[in-house]
Amino acid sequence: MPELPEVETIRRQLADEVIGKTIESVWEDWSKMLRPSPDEFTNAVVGATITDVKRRAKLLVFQLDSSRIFTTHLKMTGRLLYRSLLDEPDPYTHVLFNFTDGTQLRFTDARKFGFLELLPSHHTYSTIVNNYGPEILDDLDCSIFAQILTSSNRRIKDLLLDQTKIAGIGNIYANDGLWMAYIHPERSSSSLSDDEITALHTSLEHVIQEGLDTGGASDNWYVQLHGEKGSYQERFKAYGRKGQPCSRHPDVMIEYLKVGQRGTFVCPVCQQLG
DNA sequence: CATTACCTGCAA
DNA sequence: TTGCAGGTAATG
Repeated sequence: MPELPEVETIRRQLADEVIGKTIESVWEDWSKMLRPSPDEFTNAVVGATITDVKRRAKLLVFQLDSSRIFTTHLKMTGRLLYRSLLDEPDPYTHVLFNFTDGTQLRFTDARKFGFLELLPSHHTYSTIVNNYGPEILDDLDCSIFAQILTSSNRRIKDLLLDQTKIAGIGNIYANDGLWMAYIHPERSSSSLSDDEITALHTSLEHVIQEGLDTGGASDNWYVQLHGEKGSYQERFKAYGRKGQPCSRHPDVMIEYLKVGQRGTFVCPVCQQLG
């Protein structure tokens, strides 16, 4: 569930619930999910107290009072659920944290692409920070954005999805941002005019903020920390709307194509190549 | 740049 | 049964 609005929504809820909680035990039934290994992960976190939960790109970063850090990535179908010992089991649970107060943090993942990773003991938050490009909402003013776009000839949509260039955008918000800015996803990023760059910057900020305000897109697997759905899926502009009318051209249907292997949605009138 | 791999559920 | 899925790393 992976884009910035979904991950940040979970982060805020996690910060309210698990900061100050002490990990009593860890359970798993899919060893690849705990890195570097279930034993090393468990030995380092059991007995530790969570002091902070941060986010970098789509990665959640848990800081412990032992000064160790572990991260988690939800990939496509991962969920984090905060429950009590007495609550019903959740389907596809593969990792479970038991806190000393009887509450639990459950990691569920139907496709098992997600993971939790203990960082080496000398790693700090800045180690993670450096792996990614500027955060779309925090670090990316329009001039930096322009510099990133004009210094590449890649298709604009591929560039937006590259976390090392810009952090936080995924397929939903890339599609909607490009639609909102009237830009075809296969345009070369260096071919965009100054006005188009400005429009795209504004549009991306807008759709990401709208995603945050609506608690994320629960189109498929994503739910928030307590199992509630977000509602950005009710605001989709282009993403997922194949065959439905473009809201700016009621007689024109949104079309579907593949761009760099990813499903892509465009209005053939609003968004044109060349 | 495209393809494959990691996995499984679900809709067509 | 086939193809698709919000991600990303690895490989040709």
